[in-house]
Amino acid sequence: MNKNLSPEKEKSKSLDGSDQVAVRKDKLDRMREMGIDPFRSNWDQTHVSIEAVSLLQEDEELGPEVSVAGRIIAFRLMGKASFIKILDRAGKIQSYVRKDEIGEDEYALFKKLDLGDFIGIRGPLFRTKTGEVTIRAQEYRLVSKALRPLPEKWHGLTDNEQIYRQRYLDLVVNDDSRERFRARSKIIREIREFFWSRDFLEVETPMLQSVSGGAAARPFRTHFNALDCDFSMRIALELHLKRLLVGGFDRVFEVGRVFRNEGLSRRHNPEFTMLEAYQAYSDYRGMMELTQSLIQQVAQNALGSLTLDRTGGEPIELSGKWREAKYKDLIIDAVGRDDWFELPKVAKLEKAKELKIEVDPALEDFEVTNDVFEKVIEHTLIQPTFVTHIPRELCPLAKITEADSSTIDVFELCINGQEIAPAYSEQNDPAVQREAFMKQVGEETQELDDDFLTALEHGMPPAGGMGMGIDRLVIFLTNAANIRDTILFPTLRPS
RNA sequence: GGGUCGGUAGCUCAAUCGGUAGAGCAGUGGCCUUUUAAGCCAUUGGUUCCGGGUUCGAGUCCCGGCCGGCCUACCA
Repeated sequence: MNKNLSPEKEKSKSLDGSDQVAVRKDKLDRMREMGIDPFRSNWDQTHVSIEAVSLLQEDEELGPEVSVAGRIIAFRLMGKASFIKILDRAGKIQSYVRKDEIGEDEYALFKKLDLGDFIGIRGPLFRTKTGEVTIRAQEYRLVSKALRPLPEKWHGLTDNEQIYRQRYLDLVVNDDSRERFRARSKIIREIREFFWSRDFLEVETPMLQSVSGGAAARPFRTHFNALDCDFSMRIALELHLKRLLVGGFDRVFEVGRVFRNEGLSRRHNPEFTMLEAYQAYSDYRGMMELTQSLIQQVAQNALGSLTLDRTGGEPIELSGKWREAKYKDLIIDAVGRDDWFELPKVAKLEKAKELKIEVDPALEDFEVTNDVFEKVIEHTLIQPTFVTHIPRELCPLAKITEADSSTIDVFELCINGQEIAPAYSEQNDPAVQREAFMKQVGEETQELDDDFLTALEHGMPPAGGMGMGIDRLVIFLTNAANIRDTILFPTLRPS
């Protein structure tokens, strides 16, 4: 609002209806003059919307009295009677409000309500002539005033920026968004149920770490004043969960936020939710069974289906036994050469150019191959696929395959053309682990976590471990277009 | 970071070659006691993202900036 306007001018402006906020504030002022302050009101509910609607059987015309509360999202005023629709946490319910039933004065006030206001309503249920279960209001009360208008009712809110910055508006007016976040919550709940049912212990490990390891990503750095030392936000859960294996908690999992100081994209948010689980006396084969069962159970219980619609493509089929494919076979198939792994780097770069993918010539040999995997193969793996026998250089935390020392006992589960969950037979030989770490510290952003190596020296049971990007899981389970549609408050540049 | 497209009323969108910035919803006033995007009549509302420039004249063209979408890069 323009602060330079004189009070008189502001008042006259408020009366013309052009400034909706001023009109609503004026309504609030008038109510207060009459001794009503909606911000000090409350309301006892007996039901939520959907519950109330379900009380009336198909063939019934009249039902019991209910009391509900919520936000007005539709207002159809017809002289001496009105229909309104209110939204609560469960859904929507309609109410029919008549002047001759609530009284003349109350009805006059009722007509001054605005879309977005919170009200409580009490009255018996009935069925309208079009069949909609509706509350016949005996009493209503404004319990909180909305001073700003809601976005338009029909198109909802479509402006991405506003959807992300003012998520509350998106949730009020966009049904699909509300449903997607409900689904996300249910998915995470089902993940927990799954692990609890298998006797895993849910734990919490530090987000603030002096050394952030377990992945090769740049961390966010911060400073802890009391100790006058630098800390990093965690980039993975792995190294602390393994310390717990050392400590004897031999089935643990954590669902938590990790932070990576990297770029933003349709599939990357700097803070995202990771699941990691470690099971002693298991290995990557055990993790394969666990991961498949987990996703199938979560999909079945949270969504009620194992077949997932996908915009612009074939549906994803989660039932049955999932495909397994060796990394090397996928590469050889993609490049069309059996001798790919024997080729010198120059020849590999040449072939990459033929495949029309950009590869930095400074990369190591195995990185060139991995570029082929990520740029040519990964996006084609729509149906669940466990990619196995991955080159050892790509992961320093896994055990080397016994029969082939060039690969590790690992799988990468790909679904919907993205990597969803890697899992390993975890490396528990402290000497081999230290060597692998040292090699990475030399060339990557990996930091050496000495305390973790000390823990390993105390002995870690053999174990299988699995990590899963929950946001990416939610993307394909809910058929979302963008990781930001699965995170309530995604990271944006400050406005 | 690079490329590209966009930012117009509270919301969703128009605006021809550079020529008075409009509509629907919402709001305001009125009619209407079973509506379903309720309907009918009347009506208010604009720093066209910001700052420069070209021009008689800029929402429109040019330059710079801000914010965002998509692609791309970085990213186990």
